[in-house]
Amino acid sequence: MDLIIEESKRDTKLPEILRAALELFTEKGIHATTTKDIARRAGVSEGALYRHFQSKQELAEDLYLTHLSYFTAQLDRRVLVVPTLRERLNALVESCFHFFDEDRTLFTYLILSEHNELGRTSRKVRHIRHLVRDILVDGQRNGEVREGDLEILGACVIGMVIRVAIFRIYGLIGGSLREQSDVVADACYRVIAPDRA
Amino acid sequence: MDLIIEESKRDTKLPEILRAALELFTEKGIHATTTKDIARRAGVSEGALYRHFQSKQELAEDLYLTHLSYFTAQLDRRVLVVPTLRERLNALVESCFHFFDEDRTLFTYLILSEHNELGRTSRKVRHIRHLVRDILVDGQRNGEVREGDLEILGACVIGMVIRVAIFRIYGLIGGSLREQSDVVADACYRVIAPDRA
DNA sequence: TCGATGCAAGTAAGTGCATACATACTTGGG
DNA sequence: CCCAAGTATGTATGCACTTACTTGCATCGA
Repeated sequence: MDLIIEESKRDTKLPEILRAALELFTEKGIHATTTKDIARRAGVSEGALYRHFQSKQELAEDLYLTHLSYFTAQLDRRVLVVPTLRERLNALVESCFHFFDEDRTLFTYLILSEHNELGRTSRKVRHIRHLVRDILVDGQRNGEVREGDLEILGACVIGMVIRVAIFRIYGLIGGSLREQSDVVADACYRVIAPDRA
Repeated sequence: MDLIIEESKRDTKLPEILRAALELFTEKGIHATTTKDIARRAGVSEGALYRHFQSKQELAEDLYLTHLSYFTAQLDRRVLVVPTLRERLNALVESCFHFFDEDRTLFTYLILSEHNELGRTSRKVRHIRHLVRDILVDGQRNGEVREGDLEILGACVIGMVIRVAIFRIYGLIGGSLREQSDVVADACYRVIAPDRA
């Protein structure tokens, strides 16, 4: 999972800058990261940052918005094409964990950091939460999802996925997350499926 | 739920300082909060902060450690006294949501902020996660909890509780959280209970 | 096939401001 | 009359961002 860069002919240090910023923002938070930090890790001067972004804040927002919309678009594509609830949950969890395994830092920045630091910018883009809601609405319509407040059920599903990822970050779980897809998708299913007759 | 203050005879502005700091740290994060911010909201001069704490960081850590250990002690007391898994889950979820309803800001600071900003200080204290682990270990020993990786199951339980609280903060859920205790405790039970024969 | 030129992308070295914290001084209850 | 707890006013530092200058690639007219 490479960082998304707008294509250009010239050689540029933009990829290094983006990667350095991403890592530092994820490690320490946006406010605690200085422009000097970013420049040093990217191997450029501070001024170079301002050739690509008007401010540190803009850099942080660009990183967030660009990659989040790419990520959720991919999620949508993988999840909504399969028909049954069970398959959708599998696709959802597996895609998230796949993404996590591929680029843990990026996943952490996009999903695990709750981003009070980005103000309300973060509310504008489509988020996993919206996809989960779509899945549940569909499912409830055709009886695959039990009665109950969809926001609560949605929170449960998202909560499990995210918290498992956080446990992995904390080192409370080892190995790659994709090994856990089945278990977690099953847990989601238990929560939202109707009681068996 | 009042902030915990070491008792003293003299009148002091410490409670105002603690409350102001708590609110600001929760709203904007520790780094983004300035000592001037805190002083202004508490209605004191900046110097007053340094009569009680050596640094802003110490203030943040004190706030965290003191209240978290108090909170988890209370949780332990309420949860571990009841015998069955089902009752323990009910007590766990209800206690958390009660605490949330009583002082949302404090709960957010202690539990919802993941506190990269506090460095490793945060790892030292007992946390909900440890209580949940204890519950699951007990439960698995006497067959109330199904087979499976306890860390994963624990992550699911904690994830649901925390995410529901976050949804409340975001305004995706209305009302008091305690109304949702039963639903969420039931969801936890579905995830960790053995399959019915 | 070139030299001329423009321009995106880089650098080194500031700059002004905000911040965390310090200092010297005041006040009032035990 | 001491001393904890407060104030008003510094102060050194570190920060985001600027400025003036350089460099090298791409385009293009002759």
